[in-house]
Amino acid sequence: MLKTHNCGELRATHAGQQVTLAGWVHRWRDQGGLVFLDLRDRWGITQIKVDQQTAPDAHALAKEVRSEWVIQVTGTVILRPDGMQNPDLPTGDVELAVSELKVLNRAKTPPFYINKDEKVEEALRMRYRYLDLRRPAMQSNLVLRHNVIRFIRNYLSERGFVEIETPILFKTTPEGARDYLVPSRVHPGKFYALPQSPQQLKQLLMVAGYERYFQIARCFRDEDQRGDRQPEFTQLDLEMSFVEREDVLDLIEGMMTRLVEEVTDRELVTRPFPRLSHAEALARYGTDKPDLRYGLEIVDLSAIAGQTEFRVFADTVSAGNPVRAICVPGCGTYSRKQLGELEEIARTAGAKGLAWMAIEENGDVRSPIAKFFSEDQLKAVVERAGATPGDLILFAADTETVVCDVLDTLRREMAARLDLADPNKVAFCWVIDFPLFEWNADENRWDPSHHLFTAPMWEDLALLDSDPGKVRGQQYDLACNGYEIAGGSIRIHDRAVQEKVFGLIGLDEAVARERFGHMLEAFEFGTPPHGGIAPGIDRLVMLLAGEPNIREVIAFPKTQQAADLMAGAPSEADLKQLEELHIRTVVGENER
RNA sequence: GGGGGCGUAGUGUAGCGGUUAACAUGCCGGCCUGUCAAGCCGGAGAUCGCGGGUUCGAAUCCCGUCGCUCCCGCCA
Repeated sequence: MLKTHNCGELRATHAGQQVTLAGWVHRWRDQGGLVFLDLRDRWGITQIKVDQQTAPDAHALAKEVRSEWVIQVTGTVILRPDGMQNPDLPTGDVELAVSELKVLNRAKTPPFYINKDEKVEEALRMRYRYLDLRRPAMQSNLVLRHNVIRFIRNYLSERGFVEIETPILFKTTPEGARDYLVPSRVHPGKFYALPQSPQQLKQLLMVAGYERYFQIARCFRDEDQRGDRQPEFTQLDLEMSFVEREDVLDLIEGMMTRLVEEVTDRELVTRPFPRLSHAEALARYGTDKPDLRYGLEIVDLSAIAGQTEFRVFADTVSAGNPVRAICVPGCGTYSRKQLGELEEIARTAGAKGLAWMAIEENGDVRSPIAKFFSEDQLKAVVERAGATPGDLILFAADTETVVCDVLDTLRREMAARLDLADPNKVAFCWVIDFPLFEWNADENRWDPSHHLFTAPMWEDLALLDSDPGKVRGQQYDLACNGYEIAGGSIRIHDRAVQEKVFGLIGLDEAVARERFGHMLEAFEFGTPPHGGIAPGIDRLVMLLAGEPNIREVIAFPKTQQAADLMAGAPSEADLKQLEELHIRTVVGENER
C-alpha cells in the first residue's frame, strides 16, 4: 500500500507515530515558509504541515502543489498547538508534520469545485461524472447505498433467502412498459428484451422450489424520465412461497424499520406502519402514495356544499361528484395574489377554479363564495374542516379523480410552503385493497392495476365473471414520504385463474400462449401459493439520503433524454455491426 | 407528444434596449511560519448556448434550434 493510514482516522492517540498518507489535495494554504495542505481521501481530511525549516525539499514541492493533485506524504503525527485545533474536522486535533512529499499525479484545474458544495449545471456534472463523484457529498451517498444493500443482503440471508441471478436478455412482454430490445445475431429478425423486472423468473423460481428468493436486480423500462425514474434502475426483487399478504408485509416492515434505525440517523415517525385501503388513501390524501409526515388531511364537504346556493358546489353534488377541502393552518392572511398563485397550481392539476375561505382572527369568514352560504352552513363548513381563526380552507369540486388530483397537489404545495415535510423524518405506510382492474375506456377492456400475475382476493374470485371492477387484488404498496417505494402482491398460482385474467385484459388466447405459455405450463407442475414485493432501491436510498432525485444516488445516471453525457451514449453503430444483426435503420426516412 | 424554468469569464450569480458587461470564487504572479472558506497586493480571463429577425443600437425584444431540468401524457 502507498499509505499506512487513511485521511479520516488519525487522532490525538496517534501522536508521535510515523505515518504515510496518500490522497487528493482538497485545499492548500501557502503561508510562505509554512504550507498547509488539506489532504482528502474517501475517509476524510487531514491537515498536512510542510515546514521550510525542517523539510526544505518537501516545502519546495508543496509550493507547486495545487487542488486535486494526487500526493503521498510521510511524516510524524503531532498534536496541534493549543488553540489551533479544528473542531469541524474529526482529525482536527492533530496534523501531519511532513518529512517527505511525493507527487503521484498532477491534475488540471477541475471544471467545477470538488471542495465546495455549490450548485453546478447538471450537464457539466454528467460530462465529468468521475469528478462529480469525487465530491464528498456524492461519496457519502454511494456509501450509504452500499450500506443499504449490504444490510438488505444480510437481513434476507439470515432469514433463509437465496440470492439468485436472472437473465438480462429475456423475452419481450409488450403488456407493460415499453421494452428495450436487443437484436439477435443468431436469429435474424428476432429480439431479446431487457427485463422490466424479473417478475416471471422469480415466480418460476417459486415453481422450482426455492421458497425464498431475492435479487438486487437491474430493471429496464423505455419510458420518459422523471426525477424519480431512470431508464435503468435497481429493485430489491423478492419472492416467497407458502405466504399470505401478512407474511410479506411483516418481513418488509421489519426490514425497513431496522434499516432506517441501523443504517441512517433518520427519524422513523410511523411505527407500526399505518395501513390504508386504496380507497381510504384517496379519500384522506388524494393519492395512493401519501406523505404522512404531516396532516392537512382532506375532508369531505359534499353533504353541506350540496345544500348551498353556490351553483358550482350544488351542481357538482347533484351530479354525484364530491366537494372536498383541506384546511391550511395560518394561511388565512393570504393575499389575492397568493390565492391567485394557488388557483394557478390547482388549474395545472385539472381544477376549473379554486374556491377558498379564510377564517379571520375574529372568526368571520372572508371568501368570495361566503354570500352563497347561510350562517349555519358556514359554521358547519368551518367545523367540519376543523378550521380555527387564521386558517385557510381550499375547496375542490369536480369529478372524483380531479378532486383527488387537485387536493393532493395543493396539499403537497402547502406542506412545502409551510415547511411541513421534514427531510429528517421517514414516514412509511402500507396501501392495500387495490382494485384488481381499472377500466380502459379507450381500448374497451380491463387493465391490471398492478400486473397481470396479481391474484384476486380469494373471496372475490367469483366476481371475476360477474363484476370484474369490484374484484379486489391481493396487492400492496409501500409508500414513504410521498413516493411509491415498493409494490407487490400475492400471485396467481393456478392456470385457470391466470387464463381468466388474461381474457379479461383482452389478451387473445393464442397471444397469451405465445407470450406466457411457459408460465401457464409451469403452473400445472405443482406451483406453490406465492407472493412477493419489489422495493425500489434508488428511491429508497434517495429518501434516506435526503436527496431530491435519484440521480444523486446512482453512480452513472442518464439525463432526462436518456443519454450518458460522459461516454456519449447512445451512439450510432457501424454498418458492419448492423448487418451482422440484420438491422437496417430508417432514420431520415420518417422525416421525408 | 405537450407545458414551465434555466443557459452571461473555469464555476456560481447580477445585469433584461444605449454600461468599459458587474460581483464572488477559482486561475496566474508576488508577499507572508499557525493557516484551516486563510489574508494582503497585482494580473489574466466572456464572440452573453447556437442561428435568424426587429431596431440607429440587442446579453436584453421576437422566431427557430440545441442542451440541462421540473411537470402532464407515459411508467403491466
